[in-house]
Amino acid sequence: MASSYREMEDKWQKRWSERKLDHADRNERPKFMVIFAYPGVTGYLHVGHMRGFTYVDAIGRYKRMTGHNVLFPVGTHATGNGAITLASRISRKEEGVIEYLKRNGCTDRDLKKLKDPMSVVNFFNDVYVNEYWKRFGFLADWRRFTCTLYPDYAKFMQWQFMKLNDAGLLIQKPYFAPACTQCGPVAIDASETDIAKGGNAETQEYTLLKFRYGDMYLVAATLRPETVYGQVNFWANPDVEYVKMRKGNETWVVSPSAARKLAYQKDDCEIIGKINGRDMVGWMCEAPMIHRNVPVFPAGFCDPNVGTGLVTSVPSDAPDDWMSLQDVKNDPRMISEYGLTREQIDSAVPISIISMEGYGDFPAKDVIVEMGIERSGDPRLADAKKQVYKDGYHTGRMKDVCGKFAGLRVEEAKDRMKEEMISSGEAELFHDLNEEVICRCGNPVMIRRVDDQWFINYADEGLTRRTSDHCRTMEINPVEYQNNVHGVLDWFRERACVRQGNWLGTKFPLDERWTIEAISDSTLYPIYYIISIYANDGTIRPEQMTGSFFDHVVLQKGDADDVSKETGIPKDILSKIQKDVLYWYPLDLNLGGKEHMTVHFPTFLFNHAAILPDELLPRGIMVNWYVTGKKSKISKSKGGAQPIPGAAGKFGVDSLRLYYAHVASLFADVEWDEGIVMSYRQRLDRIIGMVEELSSITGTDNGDINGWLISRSGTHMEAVHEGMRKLDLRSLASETYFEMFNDMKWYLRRGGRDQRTIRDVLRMWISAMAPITPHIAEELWETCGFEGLVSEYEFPGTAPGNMGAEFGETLIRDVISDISQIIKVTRMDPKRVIIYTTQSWKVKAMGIALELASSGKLDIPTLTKMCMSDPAIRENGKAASELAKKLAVDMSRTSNEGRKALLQINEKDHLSSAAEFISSEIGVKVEVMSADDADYDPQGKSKAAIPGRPAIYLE
RNA sequence: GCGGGGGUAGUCAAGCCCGGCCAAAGACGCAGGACUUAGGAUCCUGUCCUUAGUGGUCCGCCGGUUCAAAUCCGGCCCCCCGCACCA
Repeated sequence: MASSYREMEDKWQKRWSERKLDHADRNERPKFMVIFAYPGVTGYLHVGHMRGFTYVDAIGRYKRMTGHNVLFPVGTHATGNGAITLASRISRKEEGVIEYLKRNGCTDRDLKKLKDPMSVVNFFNDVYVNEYWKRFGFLADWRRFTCTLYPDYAKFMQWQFMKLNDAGLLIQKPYFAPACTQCGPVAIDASETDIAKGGNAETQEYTLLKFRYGDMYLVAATLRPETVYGQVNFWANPDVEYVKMRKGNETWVVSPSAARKLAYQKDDCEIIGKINGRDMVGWMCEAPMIHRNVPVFPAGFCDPNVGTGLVTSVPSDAPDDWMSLQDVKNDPRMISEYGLTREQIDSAVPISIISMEGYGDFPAKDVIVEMGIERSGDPRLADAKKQVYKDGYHTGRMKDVCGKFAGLRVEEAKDRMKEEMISSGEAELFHDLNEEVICRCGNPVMIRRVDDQWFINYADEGLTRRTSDHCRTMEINPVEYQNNVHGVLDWFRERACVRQGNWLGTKFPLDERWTIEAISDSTLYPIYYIISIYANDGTIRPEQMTGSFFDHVVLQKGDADDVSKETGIPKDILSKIQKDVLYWYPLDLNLGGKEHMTVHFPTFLFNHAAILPDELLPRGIMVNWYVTGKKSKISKSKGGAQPIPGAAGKFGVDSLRLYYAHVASLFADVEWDEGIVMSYRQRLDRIIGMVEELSSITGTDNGDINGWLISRSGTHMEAVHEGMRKLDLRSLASETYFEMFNDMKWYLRRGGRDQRTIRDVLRMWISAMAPITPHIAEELWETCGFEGLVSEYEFPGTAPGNMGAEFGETLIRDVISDISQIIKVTRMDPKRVIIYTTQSWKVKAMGIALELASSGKLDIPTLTKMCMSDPAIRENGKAASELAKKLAVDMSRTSNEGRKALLQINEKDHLSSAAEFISSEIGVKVEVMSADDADYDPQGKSKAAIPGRPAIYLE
């Protein structure tokens, strides 16, 4: 026995490697190809990430032991700017980053190497492979390792995009993307990889409403274009200096920041002058759609950084407008200071335009009253606005004043009115972020129009149908996802697939100014693992991997001579790769975290369906949930999580593997808890001790308990295989590390000592451990002196269980449990215990009942009649008819497997032979008598015995 | 907003698709005992209430279907997660 887990891990990993168990080469056995969605190289991973990875290795090992040739390749995803960001933060010596790297085991020498993005990627590739995956004993085919930044991978990627283009799935159209003014497009997400601030910002679509004033337009931005029929005035902030902007041949008035933003989204914009908000107050301008002149009033709530800094006023449905309009009407300074006229002020009367459930004519007023808001500037107005907006959107209907839009639901009217105003030239669209976003470089991020953005057209109907249809033939776990993946596929629209800016990745083959983005280059890649091995060992070079090369080896197209001539790759190599592809593909299982359900998995499916023939489409998907930290997520960016090598050293790799496999269903999050991991380690320690004890037993005996153990083990193995049909490792773990362990304990406790039985069972038991805890399984396999490696062992077929043998033990356990129950309840300290087994006529009666039950004719009258026709039963009179009644009722309701089993044994003999054991368990001498001829029965207890439930008497 | 997941005994967590041996696996925790030990021990027993081994009540809440519901149907309440150039 190795003296430590670490020693054991090294020993067996070396042995597997020597035996080349990790190599997967084409042969005549059925194949099984499995991957996990490769992780992004953005730094160290933590113990949570190993959950899904471990599952894949364990499944692969199980498949290997059940007759499959398993291909389990790994790789990493480095596309994007994670590595760029990390490298620059390291070179700036950012304290947090350095501290995080060091905590995870990065040495000063390593740090020196991490100067540029590519060295960061290579460094972490090495960490992932050696410190995580190899350390965990994975039997992955390391020769096939690939990374999305490798030049050969890029060739494959470019080929894939040419295929998408051939299929007509690449389209170009304008796109509004968040972009740094300096660095170009950036990603806005909560982890803030691209940006320094504003990870939760969302892009909002404003409708710009153009109010004519002379030869200018005052331009207001609104999120509620459907409210234009309620416009009664216009708001400008008197303390803001606005700009005049030439926009084509029009002149617009907007805030300076809006002008800057618009320049990124509109053609031909130029600032030509300035104008004070105060100067605009009192103007009469023509509102779009309703073509009425409305006055410009002053309002402090107009923020020059939101929208255009100018706002249309719909007091009926906008709480801010309602409040501010009250202010205007009640403030005498409006006339004296701003020079408004009485008529102007009086002309602004709220118009009721939308009917909403639970609101009166003026929803804005209702919500203000309800919330008790009394002054403009109250911060609660923002909530009020949200409330009205939300309720209006869902329950609102346009009233009759809304012309031809009357009667429409708000949801519908919104789009219709927007469209109408855009086509008549009274409105335009404008995209803006709802909070400030700052790029890592310190410059602001704004929404920029990109005219010629490339998209993959996942909205394509034919593709969606083909993909969705194929999904119905797949094994997708959990079933909830199997059911709703179709919805996800339908919902998928065009997806921007390339980007510009600071970005590592493959050049877009149709236009090298673009780089393929990070989701789009990770869809068809599993098939590339079949080819990468030839690129990695130098058999083929990237420049040889042309379009016709991939067409030939993946799609079996083209003439081998021509392709060989074009690429310089020998024909036999081409043919070998072709055969590999047809042998290993389709992919049998792709496992990835739950975040992939709405992004990676759909595109993975779409791209396969778009490019490959039916017979090469994937067969299985499995989704894993997370290991989380206490209270909050353990996040690799924020640190604080247990580094993987540290945990492996502390608990042992197999303890962690068992923890992942068993702690909860794969389809639920679990909280990382070291105490729980430790308890798995203790269990493994106990199992090791148990196997050592069992393997040292050399005797022979033929007691009933041997048959019991064989039967139980067979039953457990059956459950293991049944569970694994659904790739449910948890049931394998539960049967193996808990149920079988408990049976072993019971066997020893019952005095089982038969070496042959033990060795047969150990062989099953240890082999069942091999998928999840392979190191310990090998060690125990060796301890027992079994031949070869357990990892190469073929799982035994299952033997049918022996119900009689199993029931015999259940009977003994029940009797012991009943006796202790009685002792506990009565608080007796018995001197003598008598067990009365059932009278034989009752056994007969039950036999009759069982026969009737199996032919479906069991009912009270029939059973009673049948019983009474047997003299041995009938002589018991009333007791017999009562038993018949009880049996008929009980047995027609439940399955009778157990009852059948109990008739296979003779209870008296069986319990007599176990009497000594029962006595030792109870600590009192136990006698077994049959109720037929009991010679001592002072309380007449024996009559209560029925088959399967002996009567008990204590004194 | 769109879409999805979930609420089970002190805790975690199976079961639910396929209704009935379900008072409901297992683990952890707790209690008692054995052993006698420096180990994050192990082994037994118990852990809803009641009780000569029985019976009662129970699986978020309310109704329904059924001979029978943790499981099926309808409604309600509460938690959680994903949503695209982030992987």
